[in-house]
Amino acid sequence: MTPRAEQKQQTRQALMHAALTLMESGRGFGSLSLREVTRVAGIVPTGFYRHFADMDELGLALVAEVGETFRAAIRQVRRHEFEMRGMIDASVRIFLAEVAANHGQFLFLAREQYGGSRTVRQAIAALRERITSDLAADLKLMNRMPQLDDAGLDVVSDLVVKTVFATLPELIDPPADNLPAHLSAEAKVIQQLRFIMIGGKHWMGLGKPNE
Amino acid sequence: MTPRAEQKQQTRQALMHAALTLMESGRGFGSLSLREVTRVAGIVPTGFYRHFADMDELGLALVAEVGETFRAAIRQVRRHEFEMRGMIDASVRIFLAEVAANHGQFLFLAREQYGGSRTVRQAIAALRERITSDLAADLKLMNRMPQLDDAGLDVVSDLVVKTVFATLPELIDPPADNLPAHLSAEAKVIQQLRFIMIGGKHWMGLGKPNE
DNA sequence: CTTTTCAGTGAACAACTGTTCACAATGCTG
DNA sequence: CAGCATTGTGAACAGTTGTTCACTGAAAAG
Repeated sequence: MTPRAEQKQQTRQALMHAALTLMESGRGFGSLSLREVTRVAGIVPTGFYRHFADMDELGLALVAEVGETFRAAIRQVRRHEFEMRGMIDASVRIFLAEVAANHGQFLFLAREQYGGSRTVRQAIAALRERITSDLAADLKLMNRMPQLDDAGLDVVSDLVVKTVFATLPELIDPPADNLPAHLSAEAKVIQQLRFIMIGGKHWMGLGKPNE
Repeated sequence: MTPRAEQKQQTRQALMHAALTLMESGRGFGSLSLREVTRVAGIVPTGFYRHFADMDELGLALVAEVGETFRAAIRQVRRHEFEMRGMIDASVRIFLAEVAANHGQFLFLAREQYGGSRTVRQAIAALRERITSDLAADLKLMNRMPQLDDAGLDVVSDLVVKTVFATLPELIDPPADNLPAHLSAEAKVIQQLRFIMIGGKHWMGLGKPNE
């Protein structure tokens, strides 16, 4: 890449990073101002328009970025999945390491999945849907829930992904205080995913199953 | 109540309602300006301070309000629970009716549970914790998951509440288009809660259960 | 070497923001 | 009825916002 374009992408990254930095202190992306972002990024307000037409467009770029990171993490999880089959434990640990390594990105994802502007929210929803259907395909391949048809697998996958996304905030924010009374967020989500998997495995069919 | 105080609470409600109205179009609470809110509420900006010191304080009032509504809905669900035992179906339907009847409040809850200012977020977290421990106590009373100790019941309850909270956005926003291909959000969450309950019932104890 | 392209600049704008203060009006209390 | 309390008003403030425009300087293209 020419030194020119390289420099450009560098300040583009600076803008994205600046937004994430500003969110670190608890703010929502929607409340960030264009000028703040450029101030933190170290350029003049007008320079912003050389990269994005809009704060919303910056938001979309951030979704794309965290989407890449997310799917890379999943790919890594899946590699281990085929070696040692079905260890939720290990999968969660690998995933959480990836989250920790990209704290800002996942903070954005957690914070904006329902709070962002309509555009950003829809982009995140699309990302989530891709992840869900990938997981459904994976579950089908592994054939660990034989009683479930494709629709059932979709529902389970949706529940798993929903759980992971909804757990992100606990994993990212320091959980208030170190109350040793409760489980760590990691141990808790592991057990919760196990509940779901067991539920899927013991599903009895379409009629009111077993209550 | 004296006509004076009654009038005051009326404009106070107008302010809260105005905030919810503004959020209806997709905005986050954190991006609302004090002046906007007073404009919609029909009072002059300075009048705001007669009711709240701060936009944050308005946010806390909204959390308190939706908290009341939420717990009232749960109480209603619980009444039916004791008549016809364990019908997830009916419970969800009752709850969803309550959500629909208080659309704005639950939109606020869904949108701000992770996106709001630190203060608002913490208030919502506290609300969620109360609901979770109530549910855990209820599950213990019903004794439908005998293999689970108290800690286990806490984890299941947390998962149920997490699922409900994470499903709120789907229930509130019109789900994009009327794709008849997928299940309705209502049917889906019913099935998901069933997975969780089945998982809880078939839990095998502490050691790696059954995988 | 000359010309063109373009990321970043700096001044300027109208609009909006949160907060202050003195003031009006009306319900409440003695 | 007189005096106090308090909800809502209107003008004013300093500060910030998004966006425009003409510009500079250096890399890219000829």
